Amino acid sequence: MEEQFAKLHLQNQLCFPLYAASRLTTQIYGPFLKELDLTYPQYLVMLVLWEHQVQTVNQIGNRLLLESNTLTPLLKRLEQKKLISRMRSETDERSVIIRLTDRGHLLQTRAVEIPDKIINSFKDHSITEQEIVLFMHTIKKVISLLSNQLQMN
Amino acid sequence: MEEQFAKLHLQNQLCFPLYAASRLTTQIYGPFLKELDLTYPQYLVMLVLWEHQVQTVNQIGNRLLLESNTLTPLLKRLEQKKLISRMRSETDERSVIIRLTDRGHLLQTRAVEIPDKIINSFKDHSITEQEIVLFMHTIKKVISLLSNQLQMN
DNA sequence: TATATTTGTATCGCATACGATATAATCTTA
DNA sequence: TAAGATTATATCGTATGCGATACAAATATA
Repeated sequence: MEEQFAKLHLQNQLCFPLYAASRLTTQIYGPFLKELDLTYPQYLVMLVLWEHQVQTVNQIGNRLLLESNTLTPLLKRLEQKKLISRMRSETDERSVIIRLTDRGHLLQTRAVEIPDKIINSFKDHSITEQEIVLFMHTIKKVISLLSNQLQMN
Repeated sequence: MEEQFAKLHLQNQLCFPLYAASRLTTQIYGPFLKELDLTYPQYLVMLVLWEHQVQTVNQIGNRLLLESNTLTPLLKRLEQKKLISRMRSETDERSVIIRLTDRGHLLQTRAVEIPDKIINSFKDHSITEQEIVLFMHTIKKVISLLSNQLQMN
């Protein structure tokens, strides 16, 4: 019973699980990030800055695979919240340098509890630690594969 | 060198790879879906309808894990493109029944080529078929785990 | 059976994503 | 070194996502 359109069935799609899992994960973060008054993408930018302190818009974009059309408005919102500062580079006036403010730095001490809370959400008898490690390994390969592919265009 | 904030490093986050992989995958679909004048979420709705023909908004939402606040505007756009029809149920006036139009049906014959094209994008020496199968298996468990968890609230 | 609760859609507001395009600064190169 | 190409951001328009809320229809229950 080889159906002509079987490849179009939702269950057989590789893409939909990624889409669904990504949205669900973001929703899991929801309540924790609300306490910090951050959206999920804003949290990702803060993660980059907590790790690297000073970054151009471009550098943040390279790490998160986002372009300025997404980042610029988002960064302006973080600036309004006084978590970061935006300043034109003096050596290259095209670049905008993003820095953490004191307030932005301070937020890290509150965010530090989040990862453990999230990991608890993922803990489950049906999924082993080993399985998650392997999963992470594969998804990182998928990311580099796809981003290389999109680069070429 | 156990760093105090190591768990906040992007590389150690479980969530970011899902977010990045999902967006990259959607981008891979871009050119193929553009030929059909569909966005990626619109394509997902069409997949559901090609498989099931008649569905309420709710049923579509259950399959895609989306609510009416996302689906209603999206479905109206598909209606404008004359791919679907929307009609209040006569047996339960709260429900809206979504049906494929002839045009919507016809589009399936053009969409059928997409999955193979996408699979080609994923083909790579660094990832085995076996690995993808395992990956799909795990991500489906993650989805059911997280959606159960979110259900409880 | 009248009232309370639940259910199914829809609306609103805000924050992404992202293609397309604009603009200024920097770099290349003839 | 002047013109053309490239680079780094920004702007604009459209389409999601999603929390909060509204509203009517259906169901449950006292």
